[in-house]
Amino acid sequence: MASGSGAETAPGPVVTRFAPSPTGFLHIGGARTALFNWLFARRHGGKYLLRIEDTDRARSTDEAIAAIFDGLSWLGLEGDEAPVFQFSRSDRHAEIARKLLESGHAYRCYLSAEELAERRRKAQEERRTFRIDSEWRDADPASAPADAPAVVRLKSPREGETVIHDMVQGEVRVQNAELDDFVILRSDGSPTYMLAVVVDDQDMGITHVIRGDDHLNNAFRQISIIRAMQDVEEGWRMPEYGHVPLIHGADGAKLSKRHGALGVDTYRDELGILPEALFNYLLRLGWGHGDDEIIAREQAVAWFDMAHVGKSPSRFDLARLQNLNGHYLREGDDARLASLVAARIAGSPDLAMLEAAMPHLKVRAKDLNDLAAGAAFLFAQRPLEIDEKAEKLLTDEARDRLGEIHDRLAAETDWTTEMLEVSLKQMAGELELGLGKLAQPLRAALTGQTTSPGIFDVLVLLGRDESLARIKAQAKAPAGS
RNA sequence: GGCCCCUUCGUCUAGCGGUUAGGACGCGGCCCUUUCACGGCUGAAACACGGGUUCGAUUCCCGUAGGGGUCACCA
Repeated sequence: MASGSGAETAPGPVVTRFAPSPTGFLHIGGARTALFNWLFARRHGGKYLLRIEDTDRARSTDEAIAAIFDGLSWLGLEGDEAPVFQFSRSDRHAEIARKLLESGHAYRCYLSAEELAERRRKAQEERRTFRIDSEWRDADPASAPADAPAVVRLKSPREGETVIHDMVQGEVRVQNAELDDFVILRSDGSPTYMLAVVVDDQDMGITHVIRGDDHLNNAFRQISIIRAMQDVEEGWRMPEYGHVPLIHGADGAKLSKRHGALGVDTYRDELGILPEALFNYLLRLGWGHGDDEIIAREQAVAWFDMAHVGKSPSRFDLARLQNLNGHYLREGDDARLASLVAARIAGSPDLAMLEAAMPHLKVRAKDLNDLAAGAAFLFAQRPLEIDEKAEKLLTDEARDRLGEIHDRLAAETDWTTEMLEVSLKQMAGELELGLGKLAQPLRAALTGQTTSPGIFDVLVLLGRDESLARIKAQAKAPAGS
């Protein structure tokens, strides 16, 4: 890792990063941020890196780290290099804080947390805007108390304004007077997020910072640190910023852990979503390319740009994700789908049978759960459980007819969809009945349900022996066979 | 509350001064069909409001309203 070397203005190759804090699972918003960073890097032939922001030891967990990597890898968004763990770099962060201190861009502040809270409370009481205004900013270091704990604060500029040309938000400007002297090093010597991000981005050579727009305000503080460092040593470069609007829940409220935010693992495990569907869905949430809706990975890499990222927050719409998932299911490889579905079926279902049924099953499913439910009849044991609607179809008359169907099919020598169709249609013709009169009770007897793949496909999938046995089980006067 | 950002059908969005305001999801209807789906056709559905600028504003500017974000020794 370079230590902030490189020319001041040389653009160089694109390097992006996704930097989650491991305090929970990888949620939908984080996944999209990762996706945009990945796409942007790919689009420009650059690198996409991962950094785990674990400087808050109390809130970071190994489980969360594992969940995040798991989610990313499922979506195919692994970093191009080994991930950087921010905590491991705290010495480097402290080193920068020290340089800032020595060069007069930062100062030790001995105000206690209690004192600050009191001032904050008072300001609130007097309905004044509270802004930290530490008397230690310009105090003589010699007057510092001997061994009182101190934090290090950045001396933020107090005049002028800072402007950023955000790739998404456009020109955003803030009066420097709005920024106060935030903490860069805690009293225990550990770095704060504000310092750590800047130092790590610099050392990792990040050229484009793409993140949620909840960080837009932070960008100004981070810029202050970069400018200060540019003043103390060569090589510090300003990254380009792109602040992407957040994703809200279906009701428009912010997505949070207690409000609709699910980990990507939930979409995979519980909702039966395919990664390519979530990829496509997330891509189109906040970004568009004309009228295109179905956009696969390679196409996304070729088309993605920050200019078309929308500026307003978007809502999460499960129905749309499921529709997209249905599309990718229909396009999906049968063997792959069969193994995915097998994991959702009790016992160890016959994979070959599942795969054979897949073309018929997947056109009527929107997720893997539907697929598993649709496949259930294949592996059901006799006596079959007949659901309520199917039961209604099995009238006395229908059961009589099942007996006739049984005998008819038992005589069939060529057990193929084509021949079975010819045979049953002929039978319907002879009885002067619509095919439906034969097919629906037959479906009920064969699957226990009123919906299933085409009846001839069901017959073939189940095979001659099993089919005849199921029909016989429901026929009223079982004919000899 | 201060500061910052946002505002096209219910939802995701196209639009980048002149369009019958397009597409997709969802919803309704029709067709296909042995069921359910898939597929095809079709219908209802939007420029938040008020001022400017302009020959002309969905589009540019300013307000208002509404929504969101952020104001820690969290990230």
